[in-house]
Amino acid sequence: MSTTDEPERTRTRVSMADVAQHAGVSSQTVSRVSNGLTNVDATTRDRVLASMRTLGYRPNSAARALKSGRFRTIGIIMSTLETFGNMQTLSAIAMEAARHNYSVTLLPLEAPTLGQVSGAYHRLSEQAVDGVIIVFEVHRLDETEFTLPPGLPVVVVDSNAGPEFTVVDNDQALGARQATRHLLDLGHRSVFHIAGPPISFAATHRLEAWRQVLVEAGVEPPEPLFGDWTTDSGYQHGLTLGRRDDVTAIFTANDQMALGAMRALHELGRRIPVDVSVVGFDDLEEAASFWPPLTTVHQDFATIGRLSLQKLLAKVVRELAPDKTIVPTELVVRASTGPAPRG
Amino acid sequence: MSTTDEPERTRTRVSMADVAQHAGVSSQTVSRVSNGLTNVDATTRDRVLASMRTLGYRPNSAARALKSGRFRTIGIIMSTLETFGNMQTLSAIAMEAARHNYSVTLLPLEAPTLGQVSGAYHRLSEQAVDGVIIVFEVHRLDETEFTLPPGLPVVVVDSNAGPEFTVVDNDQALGARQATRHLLDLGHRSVFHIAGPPISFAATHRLEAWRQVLVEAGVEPPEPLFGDWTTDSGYQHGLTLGRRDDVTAIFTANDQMALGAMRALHELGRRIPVDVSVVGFDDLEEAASFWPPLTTVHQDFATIGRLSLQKLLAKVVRELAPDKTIVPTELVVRASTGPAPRG
DNA sequence: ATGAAAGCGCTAACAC
DNA sequence: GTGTTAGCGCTTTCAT
Repeated sequence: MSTTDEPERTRTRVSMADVAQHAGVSSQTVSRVSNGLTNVDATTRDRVLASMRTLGYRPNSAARALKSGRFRTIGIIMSTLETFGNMQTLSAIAMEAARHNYSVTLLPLEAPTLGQVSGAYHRLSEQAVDGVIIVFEVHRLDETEFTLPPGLPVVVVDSNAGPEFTVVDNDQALGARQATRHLLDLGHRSVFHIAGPPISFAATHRLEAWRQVLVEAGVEPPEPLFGDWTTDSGYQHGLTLGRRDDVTAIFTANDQMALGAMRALHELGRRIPVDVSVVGFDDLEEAASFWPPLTTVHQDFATIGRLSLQKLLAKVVRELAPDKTIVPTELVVRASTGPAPRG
Repeated sequence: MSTTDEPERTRTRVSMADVAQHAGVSSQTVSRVSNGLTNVDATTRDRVLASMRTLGYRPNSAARALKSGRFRTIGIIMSTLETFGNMQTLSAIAMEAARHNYSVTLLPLEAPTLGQVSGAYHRLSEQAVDGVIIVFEVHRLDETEFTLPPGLPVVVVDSNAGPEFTVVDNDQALGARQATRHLLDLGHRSVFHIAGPPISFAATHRLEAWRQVLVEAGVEPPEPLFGDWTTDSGYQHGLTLGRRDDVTAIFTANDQMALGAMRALHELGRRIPVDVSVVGFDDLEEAASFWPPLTTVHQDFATIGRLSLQKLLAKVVRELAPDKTIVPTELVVRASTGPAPRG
């Protein structure tokens, strides 16, 4: 009875030595050719290249990494891939990494808890990575006793990480201010808010900014309604708000909840934007085709991803003091907002 | 003048030898402890564990891989991360991989061409991966002289790869049949189709199945309209179809085009589903909150991802004949479809 | 139960 | 321009 649960697969790897023997040179020469060094005779080079092709030689990255101490790979810890923002960010990171000749190793989390992040970080630190980007949408990453063991450069995206972390994030507060002011400028007496879950750092920041703008405008902020980012929670709260005549402007903390709220308003027979204006947050690809096309806050995830990778690579190369990079948002005005109804 | 563009970063790695010295044992003993082997004295083990913790030891996966020839990592080549299906699939693959203690290395493509796939495969085969999953939505992956050099086990997802590939895919034809039959069963005389781009294998399969169902029902299939998956193309074609009185049922090849088409119908004042019924394909998370909630074909990307990883891992372990796994789809009936208007 | 030696595939350093 | 030597950190014999 064998203890191996994985029976042998004889996938004979061609080594540098094999190529060397086949070409009748030393393995050092093969190495030189493989690395494109110039000090090799053209004839020799061709012979080696031919042998490589014949034998189907592929360099062994493990051996290379063992030598160099560099893996040219970075790890990404992400709470979930299934949100628009995370996917956009991931895509941008991966593209930028490829541009720098780095690979990306992905560690999804089973649950969005700090313990999971720690665990993933540990697994990753035993992995072949030179640095880690953590994309973790949660309130106060620094709150608990959460610390990462040193050793790997880390960049945190989209989270309220403490000053010991290098952070890249969207300007959540700016976006919420843009949305709220837009509605106020349209003449609405007040702006109601369907917020994200309190555990979310982004949601909290948006909520605070919304409140602040109202206060500055001399408006008593109404009670916010807390959703969970889903269309369904937007629908439920939309039903509640839509039944009130004094509600003429709604700012939702993301586009999905805006979609749900608009559906509720449709069902209640309230016209958008004639009776009620709605502003979202995210600028989903579909938002421009919602009915009506949604006015929303555009987040620049492409830039977030690109910058976070560049920051990380800089840290991989040399020690760097932690800093915070905030990427501005932009209000995209479409058809779901309009002047306040005459009352 | 140095040729190093990356100045040294002295991130002193603690090696097994360091731990051994610190604990006063040989490095083999450390290795045994690190691998959880049983033949180590409890006292020794504790001492080694303590030293590991003190020194902050982390095993070097490159050295391990060099020895074992296994990386416990699989590569994923994906044309784009920015579609619902790809993201869902990726997420499922990554989760399943983690469950098997495998990491996932991601290779995004700059453009969805076969050349890019080949290039990515080559880069990957020099990478530290044990196998590759290719998620490539294109017509006939086997059409051109496209072949992958041998060496790495490969599973192809969502593509019409040739018989030499192991394939996992949704049952595109089944989904399209379900959609078309549903509309016919509702009494509609004919079903119009907004198709995906002809280059897409999935789009072509859906188109063929739609056509076949109509023919079987004795209905002359109208000219299909070809979109490019975007809401905007759905909107344009929706405008065209919505202006025709004889159009009472539309089947779109994805949900985004359905969304665009519905927006066009709204603008034209045609009621959904009273005047026109619409069926999509994909079952986006938001589809249930479209206005009206969209009847659509649900694809099981979670299963696709899980199965493709399992297939791949099986191939990593031992040579396996290529086969094809087809995952069924399911029609989700919501509010965008209804009986044909009396004519 | 523990240690010594060899070697995985590659490259840096140094001959010639 | 090319070969030789050594060693990266680990695991697999084989001793003890």
